[in-house]
Amino acid sequence: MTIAGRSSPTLDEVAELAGVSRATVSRVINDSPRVSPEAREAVHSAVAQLRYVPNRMARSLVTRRTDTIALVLSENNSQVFTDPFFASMVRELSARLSDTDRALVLLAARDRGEQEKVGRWVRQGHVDGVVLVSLHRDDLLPGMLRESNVPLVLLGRPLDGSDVSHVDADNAAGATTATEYLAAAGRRRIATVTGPLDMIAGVDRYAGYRHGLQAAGLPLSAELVEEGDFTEAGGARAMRALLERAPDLDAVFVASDPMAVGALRALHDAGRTVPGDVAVVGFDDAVVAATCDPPLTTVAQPLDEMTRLMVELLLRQVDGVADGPEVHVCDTRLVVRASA
Amino acid sequence: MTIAGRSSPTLDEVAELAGVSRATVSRVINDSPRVSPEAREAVHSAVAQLRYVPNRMARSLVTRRTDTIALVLSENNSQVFTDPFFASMVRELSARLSDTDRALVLLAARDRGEQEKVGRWVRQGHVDGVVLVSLHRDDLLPGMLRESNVPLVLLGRPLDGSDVSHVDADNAAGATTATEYLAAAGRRRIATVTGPLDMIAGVDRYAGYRHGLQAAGLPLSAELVEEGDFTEAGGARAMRALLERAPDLDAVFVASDPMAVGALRALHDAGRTVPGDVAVVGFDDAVVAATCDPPLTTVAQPLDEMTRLMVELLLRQVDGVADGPEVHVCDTRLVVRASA
DNA sequence: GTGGGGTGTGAGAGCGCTCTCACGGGTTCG
DNA sequence: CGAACCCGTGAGAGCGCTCTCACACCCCAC
Repeated sequence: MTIAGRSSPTLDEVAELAGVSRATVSRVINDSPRVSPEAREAVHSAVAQLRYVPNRMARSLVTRRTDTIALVLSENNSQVFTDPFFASMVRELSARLSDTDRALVLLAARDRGEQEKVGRWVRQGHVDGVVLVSLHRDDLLPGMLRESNVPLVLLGRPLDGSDVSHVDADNAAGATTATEYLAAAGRRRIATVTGPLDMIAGVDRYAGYRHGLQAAGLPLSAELVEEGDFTEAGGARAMRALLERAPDLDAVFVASDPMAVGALRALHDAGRTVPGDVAVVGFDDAVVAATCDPPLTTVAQPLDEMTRLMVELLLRQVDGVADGPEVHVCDTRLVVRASA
Repeated sequence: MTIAGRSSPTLDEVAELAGVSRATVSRVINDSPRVSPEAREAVHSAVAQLRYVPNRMARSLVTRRTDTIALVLSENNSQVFTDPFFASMVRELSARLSDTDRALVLLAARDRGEQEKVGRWVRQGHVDGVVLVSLHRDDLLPGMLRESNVPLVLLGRPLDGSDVSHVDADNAAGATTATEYLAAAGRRRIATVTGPLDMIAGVDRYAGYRHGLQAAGLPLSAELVEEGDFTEAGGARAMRALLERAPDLDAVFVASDPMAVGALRALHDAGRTVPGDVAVVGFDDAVVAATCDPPLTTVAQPLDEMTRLMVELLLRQVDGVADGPEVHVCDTRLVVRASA
């Protein structure tokens, strides 16, 4: 695809210039030890002189590997990008894969059409494996990818309970801890802003909240529950709704930090002090949690560990040394700051 | 890369099952008109039966096309993701490319190491072309990609003034309009929160601000200028700094909407009314501009048009029908809401 | 001096696809 | 009734690489 210009040099041209065979050049390129120093040197200088770059298509055709991994974001609103949790994950993932000399590409699949397109693209063999993130209930991709036998690992357990490798935080336990913490501090009217209830993280954190209430001997009341969408604006909106419905609430467990920041703002605007009038606990331990006002008590997920595990599970499949799907559930940790 | 399982079927197997030659199957796959209906039908059913998916590597090896375009984000802080302007662009870009049956992949290059890695990956022939976004002064990628002859289009004009296809908003003119608008409203102490001054959008909008002051016969004073980083938190921080240094300011031009939202918050916290005490104008017309309090007067960029143009310029290069680098500078438009 | 074991190298067979080219068989025209 | 033409098809070359295999060569033990 070079515009106006000689096409790129090939292995043969390098071989000819270096005065060796194609095979030897290939050995040098692939760091095989069985090459004499002289030959190696000759090849290296020929490569430099011709500015030779191996053609990945040709290489992949025979090796059946592309050395690239896809991170697929299956999310209908473009808000995922905006979530700092996601941004951190991309960074980690890309760093971990770099260690093994693999590239990371992101694919966004916002609607069914794009999901199908992404599924097809993956099945055509563009990537060695897929990390799938942000799953809603009606997502096509887990099914498509699973049945196409592409190495696959999910972030978060699959909504349909199918048997596929995944890494998850113990969302329910984390939410329970948060709720119990609020109860132990003497709060009695503990509300929650949940995540989207068609996402597993939303469901699990909500379940953990209920469990926490129960453990503390507190009743579950519908007016203390409002569904959010994991965004700051959504958190503010949900908080306003809660305040209107239940002005006597004295604590709120918010299922993500961006939403919690929104909730803090809504509380502030409503003239409530935090944690005086209302204690707030978030989820994720995003960067913003430490810098907002007041600093947010929140449930931390071991994101780095989770990312490391995902890469591990995935590469084990890619390398063909995996025996069956593997699952890791990581512990969460309550980070106590000023908001509760 | 299928784990434990028969490898995928090939063209030959389809041909055999359909009772035709490889060439005919290829014709059917590629929608050539010169195939009899019977043959076409036979091939289609064989494809369905074998669940055949063409191997892209093999195809690309001969066609020299991959039908995928990369969007490269060259940005050292992971904040780009967080910017709604960016999220909108990804959506648009991916939609426009879908129209031509091309896939979009995102590559993040945060540091020099990753930039080199991305450059290499691109040069190996994984993609047909590159859209490059968010350029800082010390970026390696424009150079690397330009000299590797990969079809390339930049969002925003290149910092080093080199001759490469790009699409940009008229940032300077937009900033001038905003500043003049504030001056025309009788504001005399007009501050600015700039973008990062190693990014062209930051530089140009700052230049436009200065030009606007000059046109209005207002002096440029250093205490009214604070550099931001295009994030909400950065905007709030910069606004606080400005208020401290110049408590008498009566307007502020903020070089991006997320920063403007932060500035609004800082102003609110400082007890200033908007637009009563301080008029605020943002830049980008992000979604949040319409929903924040008060709704933000802002400079809109024609993002959809810009994206369309980028795709157009890029595909013209990919298809080899481009004659030299092409440049488009798009007009901005002041959207007046309540904040100024 | 012969056999065995490295070690560096090259020839050559593919990987799965596309695409040119030639060919048989029908139609149309002079 | 033969030449000219189109149309559907298949044979086969080749895209740029990897990798197996065989070979030439050297070194050392017996």
